Amino acid sequence: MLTAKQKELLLYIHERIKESGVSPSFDEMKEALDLASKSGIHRLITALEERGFLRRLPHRARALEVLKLPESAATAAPPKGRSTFRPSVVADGRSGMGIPILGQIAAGVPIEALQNEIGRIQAPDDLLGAGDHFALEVKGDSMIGAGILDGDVVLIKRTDTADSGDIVVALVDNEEATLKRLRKRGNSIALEAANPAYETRIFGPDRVRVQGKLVAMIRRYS
Amino acid sequence: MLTAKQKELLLYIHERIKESGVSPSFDEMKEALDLASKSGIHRLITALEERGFLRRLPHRARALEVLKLPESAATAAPPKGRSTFRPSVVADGRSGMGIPILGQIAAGVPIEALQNEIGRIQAPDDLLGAGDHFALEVKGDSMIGAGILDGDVVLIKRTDTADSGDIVVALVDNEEATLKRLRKRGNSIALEAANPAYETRIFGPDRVRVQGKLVAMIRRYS
DNA sequence: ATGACCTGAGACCAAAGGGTGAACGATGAG
DNA sequence: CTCATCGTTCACCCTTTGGTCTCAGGTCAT
Repeated sequence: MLTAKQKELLLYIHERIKESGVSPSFDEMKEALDLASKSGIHRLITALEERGFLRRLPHRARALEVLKLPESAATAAPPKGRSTFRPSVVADGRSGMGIPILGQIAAGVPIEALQNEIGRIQAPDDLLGAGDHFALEVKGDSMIGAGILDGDVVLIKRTDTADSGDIVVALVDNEEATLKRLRKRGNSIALEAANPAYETRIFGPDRVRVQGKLVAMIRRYS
Repeated sequence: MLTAKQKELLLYIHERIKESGVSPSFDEMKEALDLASKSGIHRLITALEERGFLRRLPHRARALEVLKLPESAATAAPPKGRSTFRPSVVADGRSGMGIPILGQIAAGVPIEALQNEIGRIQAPDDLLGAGDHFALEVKGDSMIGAGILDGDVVLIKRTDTADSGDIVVALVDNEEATLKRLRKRGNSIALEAANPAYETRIFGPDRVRVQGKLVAMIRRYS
């Protein structure tokens, strides 16, 4: 999934943001990876973004956000809080084992994120109708206008159809899963964020696959 | 995601709001960052808004709201509100019947509303800690800035104490229950909506009684 | 060796970040 | 209405940063 350099850079960025709250500039990354030119950094960043590990605002200084870390964030990186979770214990005969939280979702998160269970949430089954459901933790602020904030957990019903106006998990080009409002525009499909900072993206019908439909949202306050 | 200046300003704004409940004016921010002109502040604010850290109402005085803090709110202020979601281990059975929804709540709802149960919701008990809980349906848009919309169901833990900054159910003059963010201002108590269209109301300590504290929120999509 | 391909080096440029000062406009209280 | 407060915008300036381009050196399979 990642080359050694990409992983190194990603971990460095993550480290810097965690420590200082400020993302590094291209020049700083250049120094950190011991390069003399930032053109390489540029290529690495692009690759990381394409693979869904990073998000950035183009043409903005220090506008990087780490969306997820490589599987083995092994390098001494103290686990991100969530990793302390131990899914094992849950075996009390009752059917209420909760439904799986399959990962984080935002603009730019690849499908792989939907494979690994990162936790479970006990969802009241009166929220769930029939059908298969899963949950995702929302990363980022792209749906802020719809009252869905960073860190919220959304409950998704697995389906491959949705109506215009529904909020869905959509897979674009088999690569990138994203939570957006779906609009049908003639033959095309528009994926619309609830945040003016993000622009609506329009795709041909064959590039977008609906993976599920938002049925509920749960937020917890500390 | 942020530059150093942007972070500095964001933390300052957050600090000010947390302390006084009132967002600083452009001039005050100018002073705080040691600038001679406030147009720089304006640009920083714009950048923070674009990056999703702030929300504001244009042409309104002191109408800023901090939506999220940088990953490292390094300055000794880790409380980071509602941080990464941590699914806790599923406990034993749920208390079967769910918890009661006691009514709707908004500005202007009389206490009586808290007596009649209008429904029940099955709440995942990993959202609930110890203690007595109840639920309310939110009416109105007074907390829209905190991502709480009309029709949402909020889970409240019964308590009569709360910290400044908590979202609470407060009873004013034994008459009117309302869901607001609580601020302690010296001896007085401010109840603050997350919607600049509503103004913050300030009361003497004897006029406000905290009835509970927001612990979670559930929204269902049709 | 040859060419395709990758990566880093270095230079260059356009644009964003940020500071200043002044003028302009909207808001809200009296 | 009038006025003070406060947000908004503009022009001007310099610095920082991101994006791009070309070139030079590797690696690898043919």
